[in-house]
Amino acid sequence: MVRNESGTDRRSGSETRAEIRRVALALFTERGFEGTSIRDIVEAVGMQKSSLYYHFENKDAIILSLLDERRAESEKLIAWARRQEPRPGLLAEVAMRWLDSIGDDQIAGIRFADANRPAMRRLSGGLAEQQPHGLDALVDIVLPEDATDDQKLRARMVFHQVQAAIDSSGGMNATTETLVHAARTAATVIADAIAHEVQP
Amino acid sequence: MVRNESGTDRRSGSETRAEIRRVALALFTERGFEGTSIRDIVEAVGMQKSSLYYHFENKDAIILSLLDERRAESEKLIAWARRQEPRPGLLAEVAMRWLDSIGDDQIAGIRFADANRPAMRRLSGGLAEQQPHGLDALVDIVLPEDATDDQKLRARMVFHQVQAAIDSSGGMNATTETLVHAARTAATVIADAIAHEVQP
DNA sequence: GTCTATACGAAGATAGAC
DNA sequence: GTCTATCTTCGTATAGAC
Repeated sequence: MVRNESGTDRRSGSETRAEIRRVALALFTERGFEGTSIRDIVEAVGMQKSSLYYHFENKDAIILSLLDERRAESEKLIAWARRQEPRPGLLAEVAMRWLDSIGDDQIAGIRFADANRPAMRRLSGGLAEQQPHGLDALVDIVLPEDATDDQKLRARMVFHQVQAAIDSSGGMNATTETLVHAARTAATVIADAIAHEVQP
Repeated sequence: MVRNESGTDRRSGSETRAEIRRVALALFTERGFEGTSIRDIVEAVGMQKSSLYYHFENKDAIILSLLDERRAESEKLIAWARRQEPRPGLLAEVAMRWLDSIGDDQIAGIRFADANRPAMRRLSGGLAEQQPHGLDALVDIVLPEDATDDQKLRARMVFHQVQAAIDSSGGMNATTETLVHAARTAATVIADAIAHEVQP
């Protein structure tokens, strides 16, 4: 379900690269990276295989370009969090700030990452297993030094509630707003529970 | 990381099928279904490609056999829930019962499903998009008729907290106990929040 | 039940014309 | 930038001997 079977619509200049990325994102989300062939992509875009190789060096380069975009987004939030001074309730604050920034594109990005765990792992280098969002790094910034591993784990889980909402919404066709709202509610109670433990 | 490169160890009778399933589960979890070739599996098991086809009709049959096992497990809990009469706090009760039943094998199963969303979707038939665990069906049994969609969604999320814990645990090498404990804490606060809304 | 050998299509990728 | 043609490797799957 990605539209465009014939090479009908004209693309201006380097729009093509963006179009390939859009189509690839949709297909990778639906069928997975390994389940999607270059052929699948170019058919949906309306071009020949070899034309795609003019825009991307190889298949990995496509998914890497998608990953970079996601990394850039989460780094903004991490930078903001670093500028804050430690304070109670900062975890919830950061989480709410993040949830406020989520629109359709972010949901699409999360769905994409969610459907491609093995590929993400492989491309992240596998060094230290790496972070699902990059957002997991937030926890070490936002939580007191003496937080337990259990608390750190639950704090990370706060940022996985959107994923949980998406995964839970099968056969419900929920809007972005619905998903974010449910995630916000869940994230809040989890974060609050941690906050109460840290300083009772 | 799956051991056994040579056909060293002997397998007795239909143990072989079980061994193939074990290896396939590990590889599908690590590299994904489409990212794992029959070759990969038989090399790890220590046999020839054609031998595998004696035990399984084709590649899909392997993953289907893995899925069936998981379905069987969740159906037990669903059956139990159906026998309960509606009562406040039943959601939390069912969730705790489920969490109590989780051991290493269940974690492995959840990891497997988590790493293979697109394949799961494809094999589930795509009819009504289907359930991530099958456990999502529990919500309609356990929640009052007049629950809102938002509440239903959050109730489903209760059963996705183990996944959230697993996804959050990157680079932390957490034990099953650690994961389940964190999931239990999160699941509890989410379920309690719903319970308080339903009858305040 | 497991092996060797092989068919055959699909997939990633490149060469070179336009 | 996009095309046609082509190369090569890999992947699923089958045939048939032991």
